[in-house]
Amino acid sequence: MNEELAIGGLANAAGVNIETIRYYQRRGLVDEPSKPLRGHRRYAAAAIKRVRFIKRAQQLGFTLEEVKGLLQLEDGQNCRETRLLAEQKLVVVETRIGDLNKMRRLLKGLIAECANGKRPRSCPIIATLSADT
Amino acid sequence: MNEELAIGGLANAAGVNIETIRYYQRRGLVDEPSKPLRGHRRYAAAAIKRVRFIKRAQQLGFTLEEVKGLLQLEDGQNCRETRLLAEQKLVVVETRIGDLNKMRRLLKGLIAECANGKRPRSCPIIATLSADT
DNA sequence: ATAGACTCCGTACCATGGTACGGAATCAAG
DNA sequence: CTTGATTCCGTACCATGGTACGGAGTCTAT
Repeated sequence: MNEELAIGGLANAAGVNIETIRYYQRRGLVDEPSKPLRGHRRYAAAAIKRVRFIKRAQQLGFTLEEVKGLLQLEDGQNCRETRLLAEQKLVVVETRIGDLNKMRRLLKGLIAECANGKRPRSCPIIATLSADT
Repeated sequence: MNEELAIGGLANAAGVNIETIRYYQRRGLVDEPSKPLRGHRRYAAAAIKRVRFIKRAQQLGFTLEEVKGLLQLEDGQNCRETRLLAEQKLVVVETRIGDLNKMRRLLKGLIAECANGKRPRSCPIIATLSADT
């Protein structure tokens, strides 16, 4: 057994459809190993993590284009560019964390109220995330 | 000037397209005021916040169906149901916060490395979000 | 060397979350 | 009461992120 997988094995290990792998290749998020003269393409084990990363980042609200940007941090060589990109992404990530924390506090408060038998008269969930900016 | 808006005013205030409002109505996320016998529908000012909430929650990775669930917390009357729903959403939110925090630490580390002139030899961004579970 | 499984590749189709369009009704200002 | 802007409503279209399909090639085990 070696470290290399066929596309089906990769898809399986990463928990996605084979077609999803192909799609990511077309979109440039995962690179397509060159096809040997005879036989099928082989993927390094590291590709599994890459695919899983893509899926998780998507769940955090990043589009595939944005995920592509994040992946450039991993792939990138240039320090200056990498730093700029990282700084931009950091702002986005921190805003998102802030918003989720607001939502979290709200949910906890709401659960506590209910637990006390108080009916949650007004649930100001909307107030937590409806700021102007 | 009263508190009521026509659909265009609502869309404008919430920063979305008019058609988006209509779409949310169709999906049941915003309710459609009844149409007066003569004249156009009027929206309460509170609808602005509701629409903004929807947009922000989407950016946090919730689908419209999930946002609909969150909005039931605001709308809901039943304490038991509300609490269960809130508990479920809390788990999701906390997981998401955890993932974003990992990403945040990584980005900060990366920026610091670059700032020190060290070229970021290996950026393990993928490692931060590629866990099995 | 042959069966059954998997890969390859192009193309078609799908769900979600909108956006655009167009004709009729209504409003609001002058 | 006319004009220009909005609303209304149905229907069509669009981008993103996949999924499905099908025929030909390849692999693997027996």
